[in-house]
Amino acid sequence: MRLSTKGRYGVHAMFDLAMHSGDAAIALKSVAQRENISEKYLEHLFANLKKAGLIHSVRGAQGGYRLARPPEEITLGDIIRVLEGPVAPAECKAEAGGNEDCHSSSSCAMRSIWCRIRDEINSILDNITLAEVVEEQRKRSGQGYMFHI
Amino acid sequence: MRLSTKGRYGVHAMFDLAMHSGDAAIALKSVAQRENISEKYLEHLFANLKKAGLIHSVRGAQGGYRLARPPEEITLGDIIRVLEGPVAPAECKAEAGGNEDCHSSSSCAMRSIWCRIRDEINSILDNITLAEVVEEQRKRSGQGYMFHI
DNA sequence: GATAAACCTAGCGGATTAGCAGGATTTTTC
DNA sequence: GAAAAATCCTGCTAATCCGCTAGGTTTATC
Repeated sequence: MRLSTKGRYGVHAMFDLAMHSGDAAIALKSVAQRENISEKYLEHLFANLKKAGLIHSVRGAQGGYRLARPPEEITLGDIIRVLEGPVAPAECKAEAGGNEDCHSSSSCAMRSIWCRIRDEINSILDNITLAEVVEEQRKRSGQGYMFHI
Repeated sequence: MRLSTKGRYGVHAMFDLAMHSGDAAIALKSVAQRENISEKYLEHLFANLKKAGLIHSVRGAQGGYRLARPPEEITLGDIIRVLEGPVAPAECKAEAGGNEDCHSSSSCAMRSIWCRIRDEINSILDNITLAEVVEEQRKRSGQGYMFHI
């Protein structure tokens, strides 16, 4: 029940784009350096984030990446679901049709429980936007205890 | 961000023990059959659950397993943490000491965010007991729509 | 045209997952 | 006491995923 580095790196990278957003596009290289992520690995993640429409890219020299939407409209849930697949503790097959065969005697009760858990976790992740994280970070560095907790 | 079968099977098996608890110990074999889990695989899971003190075992013929505590006192969080390891989206290293080196520029703000998420997810899982699931299941089968949603 | 960047495809070592095999041990039952 | 029923234990394996690297192609800027 833990994120792989995909989700973690992805969120950090998106946060980095949000922090450094301005006129110019931001090179993958600089994100990778600041966030201490393998450049080549980050390429793959950005490819997926782009395909999912969360970021835009600019090719060629002086090119780079940009958030596709303002940070207020991008949640951690958006990012994590793209990079890690659907956030669900177990398959909530019930959604699809309804009358599927329950192989295990407990699956009926459990199914609704798993769905409940899934919804609650998604709701947590969907209620944290990049903007919030940026604000949190600005607050911290403003108060002078960046790099410490 | 999904459970492996370990956690899922584990919860189902524990639920099964809760459902069928009585005087006699419950054989692994019957749990495996009812919940449609490989017997040999379930052995491993039960070994861990036993080591963690969530179940007791009775050896020999007519032996089997029993919950170590009443279903009201066993949460899904208990089970999942035993079988899947700590539930945390990312390492919350901040807990340990404090002044560790932040390798990435965003880790400070993110660290507290990850911890917040971790705590909320754990709280979800710790607020669902086996007793609740059993009650849910009884309600369902009582109302005659077992095997359907 | 040189350079800087995104883009693309492929592979690879290691870890984890899900499960199987085969026995050893303990207890009950006949 | 023998057989059976169960837990316990150790090790193996095929498949998959993870994190990362490699090496090139395309597109834009200077």
